[in-house]
Amino acid sequence: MIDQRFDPKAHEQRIYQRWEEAGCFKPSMDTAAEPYAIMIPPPNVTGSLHMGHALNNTIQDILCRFERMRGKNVRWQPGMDHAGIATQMVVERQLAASGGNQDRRSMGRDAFVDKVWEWKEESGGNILNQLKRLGASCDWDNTKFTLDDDMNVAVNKVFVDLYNEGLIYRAKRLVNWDPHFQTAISNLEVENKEVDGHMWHFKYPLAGGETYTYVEKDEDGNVTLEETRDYISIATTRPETMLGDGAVAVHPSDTRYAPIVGKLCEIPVGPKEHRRLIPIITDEYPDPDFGSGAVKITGAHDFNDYQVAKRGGIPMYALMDEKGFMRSDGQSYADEAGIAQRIAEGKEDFDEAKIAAMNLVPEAYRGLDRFEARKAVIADITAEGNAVMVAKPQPKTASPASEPGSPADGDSESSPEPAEPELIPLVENKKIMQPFGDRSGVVIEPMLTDQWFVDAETLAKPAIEAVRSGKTRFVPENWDRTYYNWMENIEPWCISRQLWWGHRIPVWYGPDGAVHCAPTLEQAQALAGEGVDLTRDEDVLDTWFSSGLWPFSTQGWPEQTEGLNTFYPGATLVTAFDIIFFWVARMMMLGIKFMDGEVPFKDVYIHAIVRDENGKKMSKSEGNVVDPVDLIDGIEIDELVRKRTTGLRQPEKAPQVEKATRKRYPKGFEAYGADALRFTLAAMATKGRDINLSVDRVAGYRNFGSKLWSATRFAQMYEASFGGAVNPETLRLALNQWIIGELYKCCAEVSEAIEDYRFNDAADAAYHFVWDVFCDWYLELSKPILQGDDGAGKDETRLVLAWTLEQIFALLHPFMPFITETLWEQTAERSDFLMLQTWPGHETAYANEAAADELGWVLKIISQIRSVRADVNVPAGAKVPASLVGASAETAARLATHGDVIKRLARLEKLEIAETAAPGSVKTVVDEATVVLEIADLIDASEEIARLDKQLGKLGGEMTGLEKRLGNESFVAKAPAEVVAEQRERLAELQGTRDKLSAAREQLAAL
RNA sequence: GGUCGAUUAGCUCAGUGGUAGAGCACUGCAUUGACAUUGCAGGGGUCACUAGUUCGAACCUAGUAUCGACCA
Repeated sequence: MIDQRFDPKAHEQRIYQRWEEAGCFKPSMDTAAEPYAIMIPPPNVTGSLHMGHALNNTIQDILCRFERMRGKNVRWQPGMDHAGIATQMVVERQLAASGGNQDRRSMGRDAFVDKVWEWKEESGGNILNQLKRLGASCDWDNTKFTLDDDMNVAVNKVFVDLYNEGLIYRAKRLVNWDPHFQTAISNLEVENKEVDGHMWHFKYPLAGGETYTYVEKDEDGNVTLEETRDYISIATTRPETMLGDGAVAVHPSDTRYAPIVGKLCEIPVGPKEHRRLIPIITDEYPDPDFGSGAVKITGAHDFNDYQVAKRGGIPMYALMDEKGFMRSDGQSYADEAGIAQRIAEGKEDFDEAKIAAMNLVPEAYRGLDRFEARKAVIADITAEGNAVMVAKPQPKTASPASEPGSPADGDSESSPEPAEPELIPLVENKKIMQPFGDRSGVVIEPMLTDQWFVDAETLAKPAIEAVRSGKTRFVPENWDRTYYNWMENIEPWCISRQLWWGHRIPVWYGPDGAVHCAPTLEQAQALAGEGVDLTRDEDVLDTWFSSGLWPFSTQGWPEQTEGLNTFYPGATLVTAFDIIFFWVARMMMLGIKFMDGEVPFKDVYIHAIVRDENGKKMSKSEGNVVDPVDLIDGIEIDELVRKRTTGLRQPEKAPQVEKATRKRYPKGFEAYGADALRFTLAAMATKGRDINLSVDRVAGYRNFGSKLWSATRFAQMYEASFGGAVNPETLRLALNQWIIGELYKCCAEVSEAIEDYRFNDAADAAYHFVWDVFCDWYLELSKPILQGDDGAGKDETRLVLAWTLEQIFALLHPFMPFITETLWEQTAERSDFLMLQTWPGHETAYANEAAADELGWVLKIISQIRSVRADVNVPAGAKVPASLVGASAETAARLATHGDVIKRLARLEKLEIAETAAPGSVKTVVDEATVVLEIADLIDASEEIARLDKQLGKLGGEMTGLEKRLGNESFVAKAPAEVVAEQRERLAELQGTRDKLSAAREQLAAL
């Protein structure tokens, strides 16, 4: 006999180890079997398991276990991603924390990279063990790491091939620069956030003191302002970049500035004697309704300006170094400004390299942090009187510029007092979108640098076509819109990173700067010629470059291995929508390119994002994280509080987080086990966008496991025959025929739902069958047989009971692998594993309609009697005499078979066929017959009349609807015949019931 | 501004044109017989709003309102 209850801790890790040792996770490599491959989204080597991983991997494991049981040759490819920036950051922090004065640069590249590998071997990859705790049936023997040597072979080949085709190139482009990590990052690694910013308004004086008439008009063309100006007004959120301005642009249709287009104006900052003059140009980019309508153009520090500068041939002066400090290299400002001036006046030629070398930062600002430089520039311009001034608001009204605590505040109050006391500089407080590095959290600086790019536009074309033609399908399909949207507007992909941890770019430079791209130094040397001094490119590749090769690099490519031929293309990619761009798109592009046009996977299943039960994103910095492992193993409240209050973004919120946590989970989490967690995630995996995970749901599904466990105990108690075989065709008892029919129905539902990625429907169908059908009905109905003295019936039931349970174990196995394998193991001597059994209903099916009808009637009559008893308050324990009036021969026969169990479950003293109903009884109609409870003394006639009236009212309402519909000629004429027939039948049935109930009411009323 | 999505029971959400559903929560009853991590019974909805298409609309179409995500 199994234990009284299932203890996950006693079995989960033990069972997992047994599977692993027996090689259950390896592909069968059976050549007759259909291959089935899932590529795990390789988790970050620095990562640890969160709910998103738990959902993602539960779904993959359900699919893999399901298909494995259906006989497919399954490889679930596991591995990890080397996560360039994140990993380098972890190790750099460790170095800093270790107290030594060593940092990355003082160690040198090789030593540092060794250190990272050391860290990886010791502390990396914790997440893979956590996946095992979840039950993941990955093919661990083939575990890959994106930075392994064999992955590097694939990476180099792809790089070299793309380079030789011209699809990878080096160029000076404006890229997102992370000043903290001092590397370029892709635009996907940039998080744009709305922050409180400021907009300063400055006057750019016209060259030579020139003036013009500035006219503003309203919508109707009436002049609202007309004045003579000797300047053009510019609004900017980044005054420090003024030093690098190459022009001022206005919209071609903007009549306000038409008189001065083509003239020069002065950048009002820097030493007075070397002020730079820049042209006023037209471009479509400036929005005349925004700010003053005039935009300063700083091509090297803004993406929009970059486009304008490219169009207009405007020089792009870089102002900052790789740390985000104002440059201090180059010649004196006076010299540089002189050159810039001649360029602006068209007197001197320039090229990219010449511009790049120029440092237009005045000495006073050189070496300043960019935010310090901003303050200095504002102060200097304002002091000189070139800030646009406005009247100071009334006292008590907060000045728009004096809001305390604003970041990078213009600090107008400390500016020198303007000449007229009622005027202050115009500084608008406004929300601005600011880019932040998703890892570093610092403000990203657009920087003009030399980087390597992939021509993504060319690679995207066949990748778009593959989805359009249906070779790859998104599930739910509306995600293809997101994919198209991104792919059709794709930008060149910047793949170089100024990091040390990653695949080093396979490019060597000759002394003359000649580029030699080859997989190895030897081959590069061969290209360059013997004796030529070669220097390798310092940079490494974006991590996603190597993960983009994952579906084939993990299978041995570029070798033509058995794995590659068997498991490419994969079946399904399971992921959340947030990496459609990062990863899915790149695998599509590179897979199609390098695998002869074959897509890497047929389906892309996009699952929801797991949030907390209030719909908030789970976040360590918010203190609302539910750690999957804590749900599996349980956690004491004090420890839970400690975890949640560590690493908060606002540490002062710790007491609040603690209070909320203690209130919500006074005892922490119980050890619900992996099965409960998995089942919960599956049951909630609808095709929506979000899952709001509630710990109560996990408890609910843990109870489901307990229910199954206890049902198995019941079976053992009655000596059910585990390990037997059942031929449904030879069964005698309708009860057993019925439950097997129901089982197969459920199997079909579960299979179809999984095939269709409706994991919630699959889980619901299994849950409903096991609890509501098998436990609540079959077990109860089987009791009289198991306790009775019909030997053959008992044997048959013992066999069917055990066999059905075994099928249930199998059916639930993909969802709850541990408890089901444990039950399988402990109910009989077994030589094999449940996880390798054949999926129920896969090879055979069975249905018996007569048995289904018969048991349907039994369930109905018991339910109705119970319901009536409760309605009229018959004490739950009271045994009541009853009779059945108007029963057909079939009903009478059914009563003869099932009378005992009906009496038992409906708590009846007797149930006999009768001609007429006893007076003053309580009645309920079951099909053609009326059940009569002979309890006149227990009830009040008027209350019973009221109960019948209520039922009659309900029936009447429904009948009126049906009659109205059937009376509608166009309904009868146009609706499908079967719908019409169905409604007619339903009406006839209701009429029969109503007639019997009214008769019962008449009889009572007559008393 | 663009794109996508949501609005159904107290809560969280299923439901692709034909009798409005689940889980949780709630109410009443039941405790030595597999299971209280339980059983039995029950209450609870103008399917956001408006107009249309249709014999018939939670579902299709158009619009309105509110909320959200992503992108610019």
